[in-house]
Amino acid sequence: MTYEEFKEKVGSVILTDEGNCPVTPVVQMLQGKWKLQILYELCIKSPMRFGELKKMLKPITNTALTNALKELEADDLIQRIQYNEMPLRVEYSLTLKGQDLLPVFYSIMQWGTKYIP
Amino acid sequence: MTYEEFKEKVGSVILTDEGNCPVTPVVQMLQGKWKLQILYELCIKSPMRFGELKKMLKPITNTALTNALKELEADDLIQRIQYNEMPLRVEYSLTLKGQDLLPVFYSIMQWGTKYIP
DNA sequence: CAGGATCCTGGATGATACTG
DNA sequence: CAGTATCATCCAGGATCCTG
Repeated sequence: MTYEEFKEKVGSVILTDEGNCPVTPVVQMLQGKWKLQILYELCIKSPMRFGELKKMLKPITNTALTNALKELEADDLIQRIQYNEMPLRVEYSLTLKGQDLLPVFYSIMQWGTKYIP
Repeated sequence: MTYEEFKEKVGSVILTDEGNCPVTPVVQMLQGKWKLQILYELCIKSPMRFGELKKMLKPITNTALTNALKELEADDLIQRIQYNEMPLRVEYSLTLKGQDLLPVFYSIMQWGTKYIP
């Protein structure tokens, strides 16, 4: 997409939104040290258990993982299912809304592979 | 793009990268309270002067704007040109690397308009 | 096993005043 | 006009210990 094409497609949306563009909240939703990596793990394998995620993301702490998962769930990007067995089992997976982020990740990845050494 | 298509396209890249996926650094590059909005302003109008940006992003402070611009310049997303006139004039514009983010913004925007009320 | 409860710190951000 | 310098603030994130 060229600069001019972008302005045609997107410019009016942004301009009429008076600073509240539809991009900012998305990036804010992905902010945080671990959220992206969690989403990635769930892209690769789903569902995953708490301990499984912790192992993949080590050296993450319990607190950090718990908080990130809560926020992702609050944004409806992931789903938490608890099985009341013994021992306790909890599984996390992407929601449809979360899976719809895949094209976004893909376009970011293309930019990244072009510009990041 | 479906979940399975993504895994085919992207999965191997991520898996072989052992946690250092090419997406994380991009999002980190866009983190910060003002960076996205600055890039947006420069998408709409370019070049822009310091005071002009400050007016658009008000209530931003001098410090915040200066820092964000410096970081964006360090990442080679924007270009700073100083004209030693009186009064001083400085103009900011997107680099080619910065303009290449437009498809990314566009895909994020599509997701955002679908899911953000 | 999967978290919860506390305490704490550093880096990001803001406020204010000043300058080439 | 386009910043810099300095100080104050605030909260995401980490460390540690505890529990249904």
